Amino acid sequence: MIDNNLNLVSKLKEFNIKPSIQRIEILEYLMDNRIHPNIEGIYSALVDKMPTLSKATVYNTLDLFAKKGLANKLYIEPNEVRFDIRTDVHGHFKCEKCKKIEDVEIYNLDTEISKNGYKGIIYAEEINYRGICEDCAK
Amino acid sequence: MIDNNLNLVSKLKEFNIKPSIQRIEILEYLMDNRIHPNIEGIYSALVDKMPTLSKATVYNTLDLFAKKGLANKLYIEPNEVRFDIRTDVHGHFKCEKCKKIEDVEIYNLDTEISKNGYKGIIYAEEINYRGICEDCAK
DNA sequence: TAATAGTATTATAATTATTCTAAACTGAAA
DNA sequence: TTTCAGTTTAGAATAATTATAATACTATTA
Repeated sequence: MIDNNLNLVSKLKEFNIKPSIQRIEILEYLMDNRIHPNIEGIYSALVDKMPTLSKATVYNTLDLFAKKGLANKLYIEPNEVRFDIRTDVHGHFKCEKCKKIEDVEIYNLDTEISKNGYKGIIYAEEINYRGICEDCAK
Repeated sequence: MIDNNLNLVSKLKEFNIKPSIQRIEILEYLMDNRIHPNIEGIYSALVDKMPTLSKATVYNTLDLFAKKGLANKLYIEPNEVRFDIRTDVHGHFKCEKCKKIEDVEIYNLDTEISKNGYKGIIYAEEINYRGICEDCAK
């Protein structure tokens, strides 16, 4: 427990984020639950443990994580942002039936931009698939 | 004009869409303005010409176009859907500064899914880049 | 310990995209 | 003309997000 918390704290510090208890708990939730949760999911998972937690804090914290590069925002769904603590390059598959979002490995990105380089600045690249997953398709 | 309208009508019919005047006008706007507009953009561009046009109609029409495969929904921005009349496989680059969305050619998609096939069903795939475009980066 | 400055958190209001609903309209067929 | 399914409309309702302003916390210094 203490060990684990130390890890979380040093992870936050590594990204220049001041380790408040809310930030530690939110980070822990993201690390332990690789389900690309939305704000509501994070909030409702933690509010029992921290009854005074505010949704605004969840918004602020996730925006901060994203700005510092500790988490990514996923725009795979209309009208809500999801969050991913895994920040290496990978894609996602969203099942329209069970709503689950799975990771998809990307081996090589073969586009105009990746081939010829790009004179502007690229912050993020996202590959999203949408459909019905194997389980639901049966 | 008449010729052009006939083209639009037959395009709609080709996709099994009943050609109401609203649908014709919206299709024409999408064909003539390849800027990946959002609902607001489409609505405000057409409301002068059709003063009774309702935003609900724009929503309904674009949902219908997307369902019938005549247009694609783009989830490149948080909190709003954009529409693309170009339906062949291609990606997008969104400039965070000037807000412009450019098309990006995709030559080959090299992912777990494209390599090994997928046992489920894939409706859509989307490649999005976000950053600062060449012009704004100067 | 007390004061203070800076940061983080909170509750609430405001905003905005989208969906819902019920009524009105349209055009084709009976 | 009447009917009927499909379409459009206006406005209300919903839900995610953002903005704001007040409060609480934390670390440092006097």
